[in-house]
Amino acid sequence: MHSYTEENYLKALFNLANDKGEVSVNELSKRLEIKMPTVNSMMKKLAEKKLVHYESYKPLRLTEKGKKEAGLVIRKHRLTEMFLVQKMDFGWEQVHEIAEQIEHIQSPLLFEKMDAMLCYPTIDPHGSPIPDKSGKIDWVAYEKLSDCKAGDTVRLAAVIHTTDEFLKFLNSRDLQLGLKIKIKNVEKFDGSMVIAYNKKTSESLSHTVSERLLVEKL
Amino acid sequence: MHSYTEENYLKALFNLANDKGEVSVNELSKRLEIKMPTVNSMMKKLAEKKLVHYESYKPLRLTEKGKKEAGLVIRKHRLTEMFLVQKMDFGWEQVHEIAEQIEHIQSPLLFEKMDAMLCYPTIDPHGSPIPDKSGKIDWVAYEKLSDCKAGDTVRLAAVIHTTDEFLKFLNSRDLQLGLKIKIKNVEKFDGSMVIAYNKKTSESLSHTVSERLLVEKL
DNA sequence: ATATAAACTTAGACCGATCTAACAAAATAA
DNA sequence: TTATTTTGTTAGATCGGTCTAAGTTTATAT
Repeated sequence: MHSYTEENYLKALFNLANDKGEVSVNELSKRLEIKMPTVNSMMKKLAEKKLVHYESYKPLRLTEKGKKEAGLVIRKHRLTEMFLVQKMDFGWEQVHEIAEQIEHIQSPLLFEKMDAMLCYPTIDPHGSPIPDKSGKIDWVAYEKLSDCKAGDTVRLAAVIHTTDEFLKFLNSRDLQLGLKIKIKNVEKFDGSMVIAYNKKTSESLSHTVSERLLVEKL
Repeated sequence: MHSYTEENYLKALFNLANDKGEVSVNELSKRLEIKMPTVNSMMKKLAEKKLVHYESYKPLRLTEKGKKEAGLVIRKHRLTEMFLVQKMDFGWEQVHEIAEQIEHIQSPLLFEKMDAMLCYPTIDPHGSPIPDKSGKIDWVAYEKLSDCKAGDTVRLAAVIHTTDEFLKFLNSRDLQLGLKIKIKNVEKFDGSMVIAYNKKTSESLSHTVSERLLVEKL
C-alpha cells in the first residue's frame, strides 16, 4: 500500500497538526530530521496520491484519506505499545522505539489479535487514545496539571511529550496513570506545585513536569 | 547494521546452502525472485562486507561472519513464529508471513523477552531448530518419513518445505508435531504409505507428503 | 569435439528517498 | 517601507536496490 517512508510522513503530519490541521514544511522537516527540499517533494508526491492538500507557500493539511491512513498507522503503534506493556511486561519507557518499527508491519490479523487480547483498549500506556479501525480518534479533553489550582484533586490521565528520560523520571517518583493527586500548593513565581499522592504528602513538581501531565478533575 | 534487503539475501544463502555450503547465483535469484544481475552485484557488495565468499563463476558461500548474521535473523524469525503460535494463538500455517517481517525488527530486548516467555525454545512451530544467540544451529538428523519401512513406529518431529497449503492439509488430517505414527504399509509403485495414528487406523499418505515429514524412529 | 544451452557477468538505465546549492516568497524587524 | 531573516521551492547529484540488453564463461548434449 504505502511505503514505510510515506507512513512516517503521514504520522508526523497527523501528530504535528494544529487546531486548523495545518503543518508547515519546516516543522515537518525538523520533526522527521529530513531536509526541507526532500519534505517538499514528498508532499507533492502525497498530494498526487490525494493524501495531502498541497499548495505552494501554504501550510500543509492532510486530506480525509490522509487522516485515515495516518490514524491507522497510529492505531498500530499504540496497540503495539499496549501489547508490549500489558502482555510482555515492558516498561512504558521502553516501548516507543519498538512500536515505531512494528507499526509498519502489514498484517491486519496481527493487530486484531493484539486488540482482542487486550480487550479492545481505548488508550495506550501513556494515556493517548487509540484510533478506531477506521482511523478516527475519540478526543477526550483533559487538562494540564499545570492549569489546576491549589486544593484541586485530580486523576492522572495521560502523559504528553513522552521521552525515555521523562518517563523514567515519573517512574522514580511512582507517578503512574490513574493516580489520584491532591494539589496542596502552587508557587506563583515558577509555577511549581506541591502535591500529595499515595503515601507521599508533599512532593514537589516543576512546571516543566506538570505541563506534561494531563489530568481529569475529580 | 545491515539493511532489510541484505538480511534477506543472507537468510536465503543460509537456507539454500548444500552440504558444502554452496549456493549458485541462479538458485538465489530464483528463491528471492530477483534477477541474476541484481543478485550478482549484491553478492559483490556482501563480499566487500566480508559476509560472502565471492569469486567469478564460482558458487557462493557465506563466510563465518555471514553465517552468524544469517543465523541471527533466522533466530528472530523462528522465535517470532513460536511466539505467535504459543502466545497469540496463531495457527502454524499463519505465522510465516508475519515472522518474515518481524525478523527485521531491531530490538535485542524484544527477542529476549520472547525467548524468555517461551522458556528458551529450541525448535519453531514446524520443528525447525532455532539458532542460539551466537547464530549457531544445533542440527538434529531426522529421517524423512518416506525413507521409513512398513512396521516402523516413528514420532513426527518436523515439517519441511512448509507452504500454507501443505500445513492446512496436515491440519485437515490432524497431523501435528509429536504425533506417534505406525507405518502399516508402503506401496512399491508410487511410494505412498498407509499409516495409523491417534484413532485412525489406515490413513493413506502420498510420497509427496511423506517426503516432507521428518521423523524420529522410536 | 564442437554446437548449443545454461549460468554468470558487465554495462547502463530507472526509481525512491535522500542531499546540497541556489533562488524566490513571505514574515519580521529596523 | 525597506532590509533582513526565515521559510519554501527548484534544480541537479547521490545512493541503494532493482531492471533489461548484451556479452562471456561453463556445462551439456549430440
